[in-house]
Amino acid sequence: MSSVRAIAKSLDLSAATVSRVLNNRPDVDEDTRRRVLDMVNRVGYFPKVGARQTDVVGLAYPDEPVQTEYGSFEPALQSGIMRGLDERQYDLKFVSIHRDKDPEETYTQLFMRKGLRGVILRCFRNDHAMIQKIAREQFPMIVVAEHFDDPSVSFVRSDSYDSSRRAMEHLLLLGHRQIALAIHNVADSDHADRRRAYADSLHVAGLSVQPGLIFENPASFSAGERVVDGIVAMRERPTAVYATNPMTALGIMRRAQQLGLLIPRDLSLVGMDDSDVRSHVWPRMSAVCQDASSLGYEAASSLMQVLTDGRRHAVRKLLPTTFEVNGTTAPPASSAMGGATSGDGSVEMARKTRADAKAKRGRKSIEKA
Amino acid sequence: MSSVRAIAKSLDLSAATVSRVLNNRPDVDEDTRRRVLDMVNRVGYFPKVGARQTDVVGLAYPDEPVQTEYGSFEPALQSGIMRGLDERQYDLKFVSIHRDKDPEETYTQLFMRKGLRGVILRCFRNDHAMIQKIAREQFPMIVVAEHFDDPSVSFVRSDSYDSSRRAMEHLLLLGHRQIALAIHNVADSDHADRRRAYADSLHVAGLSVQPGLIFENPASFSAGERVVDGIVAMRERPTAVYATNPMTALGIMRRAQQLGLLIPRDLSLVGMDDSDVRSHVWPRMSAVCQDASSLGYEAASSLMQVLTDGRRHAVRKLLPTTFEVNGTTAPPASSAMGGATSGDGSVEMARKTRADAKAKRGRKSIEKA
DNA sequence: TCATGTGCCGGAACAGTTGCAGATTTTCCC
DNA sequence: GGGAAAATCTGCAACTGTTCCGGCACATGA
Repeated sequence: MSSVRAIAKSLDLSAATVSRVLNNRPDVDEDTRRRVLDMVNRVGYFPKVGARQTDVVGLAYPDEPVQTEYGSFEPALQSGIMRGLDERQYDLKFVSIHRDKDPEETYTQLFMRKGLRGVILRCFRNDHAMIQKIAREQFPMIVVAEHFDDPSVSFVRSDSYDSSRRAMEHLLLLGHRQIALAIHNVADSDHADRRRAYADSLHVAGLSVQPGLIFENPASFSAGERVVDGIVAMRERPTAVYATNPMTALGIMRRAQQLGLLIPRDLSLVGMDDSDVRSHVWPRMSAVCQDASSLGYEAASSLMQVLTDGRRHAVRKLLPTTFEVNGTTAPPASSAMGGATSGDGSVEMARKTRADAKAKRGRKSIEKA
Repeated sequence: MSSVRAIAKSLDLSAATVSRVLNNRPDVDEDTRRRVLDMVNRVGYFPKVGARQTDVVGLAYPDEPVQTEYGSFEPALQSGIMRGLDERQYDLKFVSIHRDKDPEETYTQLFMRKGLRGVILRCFRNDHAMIQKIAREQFPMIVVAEHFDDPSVSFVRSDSYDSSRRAMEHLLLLGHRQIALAIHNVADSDHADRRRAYADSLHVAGLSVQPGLIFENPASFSAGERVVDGIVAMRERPTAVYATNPMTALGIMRRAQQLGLLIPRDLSLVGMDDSDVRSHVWPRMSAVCQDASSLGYEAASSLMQVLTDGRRHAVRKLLPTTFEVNGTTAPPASSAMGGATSGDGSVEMARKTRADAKAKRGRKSIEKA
């Protein structure tokens, strides 16, 4: 439909100049460059090779492409994206924005140069300014695992508020009153949700948020270790902790074990899980679970809907999370001796059966792989 | 240099026909198809878009692209590949051979269609026939983490024989005489190495391989659980086990903990690690460690050497692994009471200092991320 | 024998890119 | 200020690969 030569003609230029703009070559006037880019966005141009259009989407990371520290989130996400791309036979290409982008060029130019029709953005810390700029350039995109208030930004993410509420209610019902929160120290939206759920739950239960019980750290394994150290050093120890990311939760379990702090007898733990890690520790971890694979799948298929059906309005999709009760939560040590013995029994039963069911399912899926 | 039209001319054909062959279009004679493909391989043709050559390499998986069950190996590998590709600004594209390949077309055709200059092959089970076919087609390629006897196949892999020997010697030195082996049940070369090291070490120590002590299972978490179940059910239990892959090792640790079997007191364990998982469990796991990130880096840079310098002969590179003594290995329970108390003490010391050093390094690298 | 169909291929027109040359403007020096 | 040199900017033409359409040759059937 719209070719380089067509755009050139409509602007009274040569195809060569338009091509130069698209590839961010030097030696083109700033004014004509802007005019060309405007037109490119207006007509929704995308490059074709020969006469065949190229069906490639990018998975873009702001900095380093793959962070191993994020545990199994990235592989699961990628797997889901590939599943989503399958249906229409799109290809996937890695892009590191930080490395490949020329400071002088726009994001549209960068993505065009890479031959991309659209891009799935993995947005980490505070890349919001960049993301919004990309959205404003109208390049087909979708952000995965992050929330934006800006209505022009498309995103798919998990809604962990509800599950976090249920996790907290579970702890409260078991009798915990001193509940710590181990949370990421940079404010992405997922963690904001979880913090809000923590505060709301306490509020509804008539309790107040104690700043001393909130541990803000990077989302890392060692952060979990530090949380345990902090708890142990306290005069009035909390009896439970909600760790809002998987690595921190694992760090907590390991350090507790190292120090002889028994989970769940001495400390109850609700963690977070992106895949199957919760059943790879003992006791099996009670956790808020998000499905990173589905996240990738939804992002990919939403993006392709934009590309093929040409829908213009932003996509904002929330995927549910689940709260799974397993072996790291129990009544606090003091109240275990107290009144609610029958209640404990029933909780114990419910937990056990659910855990067993999970175990079976988990094993089956593993052996299939 | 060599274009579609040039090839066409040398064969007395039209550019259209050559293009049809490269894209596996129907309506082209079987004989001319073969002639074109021969010529394409001979002159080392690769597609350019416009007049500019495309700098893209593929990361090809035979079946499903990313297996989350493989733990942190895949992300680490990808990260290394991206590092290797950085230097010459190549791009990386995902390819699932099983999904995208037309049964009628050659592998060269497939990769050409995807616009790839070369391909890094992640070869899982018994894909050797496919790999050899690709190598025979002369398409620039390199296999990662797998060995081939065929001298025409390039590969980069870790050599785990030496470290496995050292691991076994460590166990033998501690006094273990009944050592079990938990190994992958399909014969890839890595696991063949480890099995050979196991047998050789026993032989040198004057012991014989007992078939009852070898557990062959898929490389999965649940396999590790089954190994522990098997050991517990035995009349004469082994006092140590060498698990040749990370997930199985983790499964062993978890199941042991679940059953109240104390590691290393009741059972010593040497595991395997692709990244940092060994320090995410307690006790920290003694393990044979391979560096998946370096593996990816070496594969990528070797491939680019082939692409740019045009070297023809196959690359066969072995990366060393290390054996790290940590907290899951100790003298067997019986001999601990016996004579070698001083020896135990020194081993205990050595282990402790090395573990601490590792802990510091580990923490630092985590906080940098 | 003639009509129709099928397999196979080439020409032309399309896609995007780049080298070279020309045109215009700016800079600089006397 | 005038003129020369340099820098900037743009277009033409020639190059990539791909697809559509038409034509040739051969086979098949009535």
